[in-house]
Amino acid sequence: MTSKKTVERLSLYRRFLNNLDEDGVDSIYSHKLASMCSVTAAIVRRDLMSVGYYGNPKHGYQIKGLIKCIDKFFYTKTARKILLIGIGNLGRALLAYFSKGRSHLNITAAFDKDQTKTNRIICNTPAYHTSELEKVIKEKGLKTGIINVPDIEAQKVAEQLVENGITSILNFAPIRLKVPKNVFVENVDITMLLEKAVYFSKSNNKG
Amino acid sequence: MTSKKTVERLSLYRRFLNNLDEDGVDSIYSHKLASMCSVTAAIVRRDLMSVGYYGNPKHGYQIKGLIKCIDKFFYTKTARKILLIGIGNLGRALLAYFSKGRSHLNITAAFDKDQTKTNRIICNTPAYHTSELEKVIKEKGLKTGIINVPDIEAQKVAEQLVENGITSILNFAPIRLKVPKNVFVENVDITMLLEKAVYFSKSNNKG
DNA sequence: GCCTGTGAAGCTATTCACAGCT
DNA sequence: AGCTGTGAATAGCTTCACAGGC
Repeated sequence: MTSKKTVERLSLYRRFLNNLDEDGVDSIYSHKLASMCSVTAAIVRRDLMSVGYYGNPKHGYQIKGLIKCIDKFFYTKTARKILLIGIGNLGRALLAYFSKGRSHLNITAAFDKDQTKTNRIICNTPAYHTSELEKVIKEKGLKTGIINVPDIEAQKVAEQLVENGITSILNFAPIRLKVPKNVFVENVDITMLLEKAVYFSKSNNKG
Repeated sequence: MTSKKTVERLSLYRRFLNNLDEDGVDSIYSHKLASMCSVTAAIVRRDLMSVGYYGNPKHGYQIKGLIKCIDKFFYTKTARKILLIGIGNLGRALLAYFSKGRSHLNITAAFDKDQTKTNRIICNTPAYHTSELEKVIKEKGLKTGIINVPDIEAQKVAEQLVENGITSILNFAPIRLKVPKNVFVENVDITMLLEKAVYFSKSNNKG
């Protein structure tokens, strides 16, 4: 019932709020948080309404309370444990990125069909051969997967993940996966994003 | 006047159309293309209308003609040359990804403030020290930049890019950049995307 | 019969604007 | 005076639904 966009922004708010909290700030106005996140004050107020957090006109929103509220919103009974499949350049970069404990998110298992990349620890993450998918997903109770395999393999891999109980996928392969409609897919299509950026660049020099 | 969403989808359509063209297919119906791209047929028809390409009820859309039309839509007098700043794990992965000639997009220059990473060729892309930004941007006429530096440096880097004439940014740093409103920014906030994926994962086992 | 092109309707998300509070 | 919470208005996007063509 909370919209996808609101969920995205709540994640963003929390990150900035955590930074502010670390800096000892204890309250913030909607317009200030909005500016940090490049959104409008009205959107911030509506989003916070939607998670049931209320501020006051005097000091705005209490940061610690708000963080706790957003944490609760994101809290899930399922472990936040994530798998990654496809240990290529981008896969490795993601493993490195998340192993740094940048967030409470954890990539718990990596997979690849190339034996030379598996049976080892990469950036604190154990790397398994794809044949162990079922076993490891069951054992660790994984629900979210990051797909990083080449486009020709992506659909097959997605099906394997879904068969084994994965219900949410972050897909970096440049295709659109066909999955049952109860499975969530978020595509990160870098070529498309870059093409868009080029399209919206302006050719005229300044001055 | 063409919406951001339509631009995104046009990029996607073109990619699939190119594959079909290589496979010798010469026409396609809106519902077929829609299915490949996980959108509806009505959206495809509207998008193609918006670039002025017309199909016919008998065979749908001619693939070669449509590709040409989308190419024209994306064609820009500015070179499609792109810079990347921040040669970390993700930066390197992007360089590798685009050096493979996956698309007509080209990362023409990479930058880092760490001297040990510069003055060399990485994945066919010359790597310069950040101090050469102005010179290289001018020389090559770059208009689009990919930011891959740590969050604390990202705002400063964005300002440097904008000062030197970059008008469009693909930002991988987990902050929201403050730039003049005529500069296009697309954020790729991986932590946020992953948090969203986890949020939308479902805890219940099947059966 | 099944397709395209498209006006009109329907939805979703954002912004406006203001009452109420401190 | 300047903030929050929120109904109402607006904008933007998608789907409906159907006339017209092969």
